[in-house]
Amino acid sequence: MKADKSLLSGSATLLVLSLLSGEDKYGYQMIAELEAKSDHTFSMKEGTLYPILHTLEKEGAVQSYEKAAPTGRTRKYYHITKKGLRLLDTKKEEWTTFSQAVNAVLAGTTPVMA
Amino acid sequence: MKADKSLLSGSATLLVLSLLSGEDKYGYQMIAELEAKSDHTFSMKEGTLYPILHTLEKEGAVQSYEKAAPTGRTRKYYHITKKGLRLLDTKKEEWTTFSQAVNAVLAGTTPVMA
DNA sequence: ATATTATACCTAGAAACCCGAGGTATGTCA
DNA sequence: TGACATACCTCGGGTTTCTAGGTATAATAT
Repeated sequence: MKADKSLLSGSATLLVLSLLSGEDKYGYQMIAELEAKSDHTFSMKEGTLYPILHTLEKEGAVQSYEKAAPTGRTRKYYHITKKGLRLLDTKKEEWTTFSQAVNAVLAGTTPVMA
Repeated sequence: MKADKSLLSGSATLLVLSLLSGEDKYGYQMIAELEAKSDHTFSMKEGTLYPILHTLEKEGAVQSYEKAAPTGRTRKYYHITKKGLRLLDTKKEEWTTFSQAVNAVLAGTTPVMA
């Protein structure tokens, strides 16, 4: 985590749901994609991701199923449900509101000198 | 807090430093200004703000002094130091990196339908 | 006069969130 | 066959914020 790790707070679930909205994915893959898509800003830890996935499954936001990889290994894929998609929409709007509010406060500050 | 409260995580210090970069302020005032500037998205609690101010003072990022209000009441004002301004710059850049990374991940998602 | 409300500061304990560090197991490659 | 990458998992602890209280003064209402 390059950025202050605590900045991740509260957005981990949003990021996971976002990743799953495109296609079903398995845990290890999500970590790699997050790292790539965020240009290495996010390195979500396994100790963070797996509990989130289990919680989402308990809530009915995702469903898991096992599937063999081409290599023969078994992977656990996660599929986002309709409920999960609604949750994603909610969390996206929360994120938008939140980030705009932060930017509004920062706008009253001396500009960042690059 | 309208937005998911956990989204506030990690940014509280940034917001406080940002408020103080304009002029010296006292605690109660900061809470009111945050609420106003963020259009009621942030309602920072006293139990959150005061410990943050005390920590920042211990770190030398702010300095406090007492001053009587026109009413006669004593208020505790906080002044941001050079060290605090440097911290603010750092945290602003972290915020920018972070929010851009979140947006990059969200960009790969089905758009939010308003 | 006096009760209530707003202002203004503070802290202790609990809750939420994430990470570090470990564990287990399988497939690949030297 | 030993090392490494893949792939899953959990427990304990640290950090951060909130809840819920406390104290005190000034203004306002009764």
